[in-house]
Amino acid sequence: MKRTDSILQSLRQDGHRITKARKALIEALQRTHQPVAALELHARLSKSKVTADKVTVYRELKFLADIGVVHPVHLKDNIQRYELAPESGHKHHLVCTECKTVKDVEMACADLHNLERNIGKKSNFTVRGHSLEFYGLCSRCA
Amino acid sequence: MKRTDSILQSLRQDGHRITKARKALIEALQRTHQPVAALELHARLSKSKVTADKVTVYRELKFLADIGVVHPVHLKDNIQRYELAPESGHKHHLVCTECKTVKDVEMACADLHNLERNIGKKSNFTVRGHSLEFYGLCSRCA
DNA sequence: GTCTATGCAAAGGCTTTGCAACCTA
DNA sequence: TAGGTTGCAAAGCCTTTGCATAGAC
Repeated sequence: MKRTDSILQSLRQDGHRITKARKALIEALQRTHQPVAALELHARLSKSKVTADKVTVYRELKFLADIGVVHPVHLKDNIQRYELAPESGHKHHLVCTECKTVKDVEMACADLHNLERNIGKKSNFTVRGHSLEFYGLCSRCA
Repeated sequence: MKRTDSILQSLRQDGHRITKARKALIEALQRTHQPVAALELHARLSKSKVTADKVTVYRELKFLADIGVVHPVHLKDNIQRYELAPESGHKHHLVCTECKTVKDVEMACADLHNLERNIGKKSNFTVRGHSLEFYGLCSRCA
């Protein structure tokens, strides 16, 4: 079953409704392989046949984040972005400071988990998660 | 020589003026051992004898960031914070999701530099820097 | 006196809230 | 039909800009 369909099905099971806007948003998120901001997503939908209000996009993204379908992504420009949650764990990103594109990093968190444990012990802090992004130049901008 | 003084001196050498607001801001930043948002800093100054306009705080922080005296810090709430730049390198943070306090991590970037190199090679991306924060519970909130 | 830095007002950009109308189940 | 969703308008927040004035050197 395709990712979109399984998401829609689980939404339905939880008593949520499958509206045109919701479906279009999830599909758009799936087509995108980068974290997207609400306004970006709204602009993309505007060019397609199924449109949705700006506010709907904000609300839907927040809703999808609440139920874990998308993950919030925070980059240096302080604009809230979201990306479809991966099957397990979470992603890290390579952000090109030149063209602003974002690439996923092929990297397990395993290395970081060790780090987390050590830090937790040393600092007497219960680490629950982390946020890691790399900034630099993509191959085209280098 | 104290940190504040050496900053002020280097500002003076570069032709910048030492105003009451500027001095108070730098001193407040030094007293703070956490990243601070402009409005937070403004509020703190408001309670002291030397006050400064909100806009002045915003402008001054941006200015200090441009010349490298402070470093911008990005947390999950998408509010711009700044902290006094350490003597060398940059800091990582432990953010308590409960009480929102931020603690510095005692950690060299060395481990990450290896990671950066590997990632750069694998992804054909020139890594210039990174952003890493840990989220969890501080000792008081755990 | 010169020119940077400041304060105030206003605007800008992203995001949230309120509420009536709509549409899915 | 009932209640989750949507759209529109308006407000909220953080942040930036413009411009005249104040103040450091």
